[in-house]
Amino acid sequence: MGEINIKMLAHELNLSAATVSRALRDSYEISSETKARVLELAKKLNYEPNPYASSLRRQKSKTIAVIIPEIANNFFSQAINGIEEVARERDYHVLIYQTHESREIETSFIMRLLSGRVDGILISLASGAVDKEYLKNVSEKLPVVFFDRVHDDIEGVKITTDDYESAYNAVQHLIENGCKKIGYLLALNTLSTGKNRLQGYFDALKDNGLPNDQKLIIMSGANSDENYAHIKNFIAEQTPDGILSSIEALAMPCYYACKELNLNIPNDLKLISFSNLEHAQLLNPSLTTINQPAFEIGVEAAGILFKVLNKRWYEPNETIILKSTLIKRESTMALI
Amino acid sequence: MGEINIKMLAHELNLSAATVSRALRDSYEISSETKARVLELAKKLNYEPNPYASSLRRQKSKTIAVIIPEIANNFFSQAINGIEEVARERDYHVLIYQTHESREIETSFIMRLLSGRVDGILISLASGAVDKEYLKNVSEKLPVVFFDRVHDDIEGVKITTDDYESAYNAVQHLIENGCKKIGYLLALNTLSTGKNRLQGYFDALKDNGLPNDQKLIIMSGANSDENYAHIKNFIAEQTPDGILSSIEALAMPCYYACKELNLNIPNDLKLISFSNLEHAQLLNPSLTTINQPAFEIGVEAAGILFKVLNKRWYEPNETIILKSTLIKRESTMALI
DNA sequence: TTTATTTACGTAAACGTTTACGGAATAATA
DNA sequence: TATTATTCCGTAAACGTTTACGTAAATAAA
Repeated sequence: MGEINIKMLAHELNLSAATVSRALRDSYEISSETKARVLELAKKLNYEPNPYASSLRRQKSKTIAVIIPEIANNFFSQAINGIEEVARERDYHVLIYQTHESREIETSFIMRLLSGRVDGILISLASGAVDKEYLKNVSEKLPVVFFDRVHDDIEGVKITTDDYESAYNAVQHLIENGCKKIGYLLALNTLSTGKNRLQGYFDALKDNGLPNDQKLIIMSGANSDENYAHIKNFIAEQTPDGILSSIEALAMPCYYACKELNLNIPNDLKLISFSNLEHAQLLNPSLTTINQPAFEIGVEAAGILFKVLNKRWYEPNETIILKSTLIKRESTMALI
Repeated sequence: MGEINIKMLAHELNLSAATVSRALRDSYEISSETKARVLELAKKLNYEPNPYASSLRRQKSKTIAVIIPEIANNFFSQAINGIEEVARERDYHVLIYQTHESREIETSFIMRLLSGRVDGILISLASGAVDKEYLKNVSEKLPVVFFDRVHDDIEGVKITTDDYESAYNAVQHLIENGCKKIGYLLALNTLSTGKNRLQGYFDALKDNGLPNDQKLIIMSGANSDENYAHIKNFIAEQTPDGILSSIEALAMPCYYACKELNLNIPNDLKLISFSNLEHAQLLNPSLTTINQPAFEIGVEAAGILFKVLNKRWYEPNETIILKSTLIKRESTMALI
């Protein structure tokens, strides 16, 4: 309850509320002396306009929503960093929602946001079956920009990274350093993001004349304990000499599993992962990563959302692709 | 612009808007048949009440703000995770603001939030000089809960960790493992959080009969390059045999500096840091950490804010202290 | 039966802005 | 001088809810 409002300012200045409102918005209809008087008093009294009254009347909220699977995640927290900075420049407010990879929660958030609470949505999809029709409806009612976790079948503006090329190059790198039996830790497989990464893996194998063995593909499980068990089991039984992990959360268990199994990275097993771990350099051994430009993705996604909001964007179905960086470190080093 | 509103529902059902509103809010004044009719149509049409109209009329927003220095930070992203979960249970919305350690930005955010945009604020203060009077004014207008980065001179509910004991025990641990010249990487020194950590360091030195040398205390600088230079310089010139870092961001440069200086952790220098790095275990060497219960701090802080909002909290000046955990790893191992 | 109470709903005002419309005073033009 | 345009401001309605107040009908109490 902001104590002081436009009516009080108006009364104090012997003006109408309309004039005060216009003065505050720097309308051409108001004389500069009046504007000055209004501004002065507003500042003196620390007047802040009631955002809800304003939003109700103007039918816009100066607020955007960010819907992501998890916030405690290097990639997403960096992306939000970028989003928040852009929003702040524009005097917009940022609402955060976590889906914890649940499609149900995701849908419920979106439903509630259709009430006009936000002017637009930035979303990185939860993995799991996507309801295309549903999301199509949403895009018709509210500007939506998808980032990183996208789905080709859903129309909309998308910001992604070069997932296919990144995975392809990663596998190529493993092969060049001597790997012949390369496992893939699979995640996001319902999304284009995950499919592209997997396809890059497949194609790199094929182009190098390596067989494509289903047993080398390990699905991400329900929780981290299960993941660890699967991965350890996989390494022990299949004895891969290289692993590409499609997400950071599946790469870490490899370290623990190898320690447990008395295997040396990179001598027995080379490891590379999509990861935005800031200090991958300091791991033992340091981890070769495919580093996504998370902050830039956030900046780009938010920037485009604002262009859409200002009707300065006319490509409702464009996908913008930023490049990830392969950072070679000890975990994929060739034997000397 | 939510297409469909209460008036439409009312018209469709031959009811007044008031009745529809009351039915949706499950008022006792409405018959169960009418409620059922209203609910059915609302569901069928995917009706979502306009939050701004509602907030304007009821003078509450169902929204809270979280103001933090940085979101791309292990501690803060985990804390927000906790906050968001609690907010979701209560059907509240969470606005995020980053101060980047700027007191100016922090103040400007708070100012704008006094407009009634949020029902309460969760804040972890930026380091730098605190304007006590200013924040006192804020607390009078809006419920505020401080977490982790707090200041004793500011009245309010606070959630912190046992910073003093944690630092004390960390130094004790270093001493027990043979350190005699322990450096301290200082940050947050304008806040109680930082002061308590520093005091714990001092007292542990004193209680063990070690001298308190100003040269062993390194101030956090303007940016990470500067920090790295200072720290490397410090290690090279002062040759400490142990370091306690008050924040994670200052511990990582130690790794790089030691590599550069050809020093071995822990043999030449033992390192321990306040840190919420998830995989400190995997560093080379693994890092002994003081792990703060970040998620729980978020949960606790949000929980108390909601108690305040529901007037179920009557201790406007209470400080709740959660315990951090000292996790001993290789970086502080004694010589064998 | 009469009066009091309860039930179930409608009317209208209010929340604090913004803005379409109008109009008086002044300045510009014919 | 008469007319038109411009400048500057006020009135009132609107945004979509919620709620104080009122009331007719149904029920209970006397």
